[in-house]
Amino acid sequence: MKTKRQIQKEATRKLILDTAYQVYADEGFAATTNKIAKAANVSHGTIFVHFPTVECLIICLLERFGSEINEHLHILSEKDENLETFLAAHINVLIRYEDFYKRLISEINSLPQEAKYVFINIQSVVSFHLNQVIEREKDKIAIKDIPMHIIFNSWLGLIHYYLTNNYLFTVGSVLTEHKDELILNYIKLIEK
Amino acid sequence: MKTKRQIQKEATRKLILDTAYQVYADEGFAATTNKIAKAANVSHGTIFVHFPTVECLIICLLERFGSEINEHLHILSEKDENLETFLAAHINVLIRYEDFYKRLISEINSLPQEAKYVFINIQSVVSFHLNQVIEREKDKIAIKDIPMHIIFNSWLGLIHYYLTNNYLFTVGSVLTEHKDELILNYIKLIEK
DNA sequence: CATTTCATTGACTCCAAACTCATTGACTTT
DNA sequence: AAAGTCAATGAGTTTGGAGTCAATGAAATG
Repeated sequence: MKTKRQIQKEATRKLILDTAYQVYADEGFAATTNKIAKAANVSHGTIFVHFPTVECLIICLLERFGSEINEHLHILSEKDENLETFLAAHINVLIRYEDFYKRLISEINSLPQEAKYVFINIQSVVSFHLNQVIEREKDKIAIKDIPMHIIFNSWLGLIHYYLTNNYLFTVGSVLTEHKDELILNYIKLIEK
Repeated sequence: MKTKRQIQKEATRKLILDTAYQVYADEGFAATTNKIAKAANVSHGTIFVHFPTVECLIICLLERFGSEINEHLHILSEKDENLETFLAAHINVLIRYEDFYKRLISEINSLPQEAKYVFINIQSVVSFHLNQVIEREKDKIAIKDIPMHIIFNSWLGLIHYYLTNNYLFTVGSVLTEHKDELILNYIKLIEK
């Protein structure tokens, strides 16, 4: 059985991670530990009781984020979705984490190497599932004779372009606003 | 006529800008004024003689970069290129500035607002020229019935995706390596 | 040639962020 | 209930970068 102390400690750790997630989503990964501590209503030193360095905090956060996305997409691939509903589901997952994801793709290159690995994993999972769905749909939709990686990279490229250039298009959630347009036109692009 | 002093001052200013360009290309915009000063073989204070703040230095740098890209593309649009040669020319311009451009698209969201405006301008120019070329080619190539902005955003999305995820694909210049593949498949995508 | 101007210098200040650690007091153990 | 443990605290230390400014000497001026 867990002691009060253990429960408390785990709760604090979770609180710090949850708060860091929100603060980073709002301000980007340049946000300071000070901000996080204040937002979590925890003293500055407490952060370093739970994470030896900020870098560790960030990596831990990304790993947690990766698992969450993983779970969502895994559930998705169980049902036999068609291409359109799969793309919609993918966008819906991203909408759920939109602010954070936006920061992530925008700042991934200034994060530590380990963070990049976590990020590559996330993308691999999506790629794998898209691959499966398209394979399944081949007899229903005629898809152009283009390498799978280009198919995948144009999809993610398009989505990421809209996300990183958010400010060009809208003030709210780009994905919510352009979801249907993106899916529709992307399918048109890859169809024969 | 210019005095020795004026010439010297302008030369130093240019030296700082050129060096900053290289340092930022190598290390990203988080690189310090200290690094730039050392690389330019100039004292730290000199930078602030020419630019009141780092922010000003960066914006000046981007404006210069914008004009250069502008020039390249303008020359391009004079001749009547076809779609394939236009895309190739666009990639060639980007290859010329690849390291810097990569940093730019990757870190644009952490740069000051003014920098974003400069960046939007650069993209608008490319968009405009692509538009023209496609308009001209409409009777030669059958292009899908898709809004122009999606056509444009998929192109830039694809290119930017390859650039920001550089590390996934290659150690050298992604664009040099994937140029032909990207152009070929992109045209396949937008063709009927 | 004497005087003035001014581009350059680099040591200095200021500031903000990451990280430390002695102290506290609630919880656990005996 | 006394002794021991440890999560949390927050003031303090360290580090490093942006920006300042009095001093310097080469160039311009008269």
